[in-house]
Amino acid sequence: MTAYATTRNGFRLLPEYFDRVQQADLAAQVMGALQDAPLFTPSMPRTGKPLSVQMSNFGPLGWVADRSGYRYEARHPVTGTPWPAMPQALLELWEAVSGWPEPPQACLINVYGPQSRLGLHIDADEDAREAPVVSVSLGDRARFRLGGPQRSSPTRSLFLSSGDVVVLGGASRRFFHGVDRIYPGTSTLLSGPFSPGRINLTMRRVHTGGGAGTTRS
DNA sequence: TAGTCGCC
DNA sequence: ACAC
Repeated sequence: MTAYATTRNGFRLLPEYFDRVQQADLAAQVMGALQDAPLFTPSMPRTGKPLSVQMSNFGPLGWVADRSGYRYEARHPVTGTPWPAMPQALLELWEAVSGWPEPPQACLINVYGPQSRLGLHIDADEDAREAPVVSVSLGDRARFRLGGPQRSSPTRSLFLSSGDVVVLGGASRRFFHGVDRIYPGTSTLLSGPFSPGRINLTMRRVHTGGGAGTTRS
């Protein structure tokens, strides 16, 4: 069996979890979903400053950000329609690596251009804070930064490549993290408007209980 | 503070 | 480190 590196904080990097064919299939499913749930530009609460990353979602709930704040919504902020279904391959990934008995309720699609960044933050908009966060990298390499429970905690950086899977479990679930930069032209997976660029798929459990996750409280 | 800028 |  393959031994993947696990920190004592519950952070796991699974390099090249998906092979090239699986990556291409995932990318194709993202392209298809974006036809129904087009990318939107999230913005900061209060200031309304746009983020440099564009987003959409799979699943019963989707993460959105605007002047009103960060939250999960069952419908696309622009089209008003429900998010596309979560791809089976992602549900299987969650089942294989999350160790969580219930399925993910949200999968955020983050699309990075060559200039996109994501500042240090903690995923804090979920009730289910004990459930791990599982993410997949597609396309160009990125420098990922992982800190600690406080903004002032020391950080370390690591490279994420296409097909890599990251699990933020245990204590690391509540650690600051972000994306410092994208390295354009370091992958040939994506094409068209997403090349150069990177797509990250991030699955989360939003509410505790609820089994299939389709019930709204 | 899911931001930007600028310096070493 | 800033200013929001």
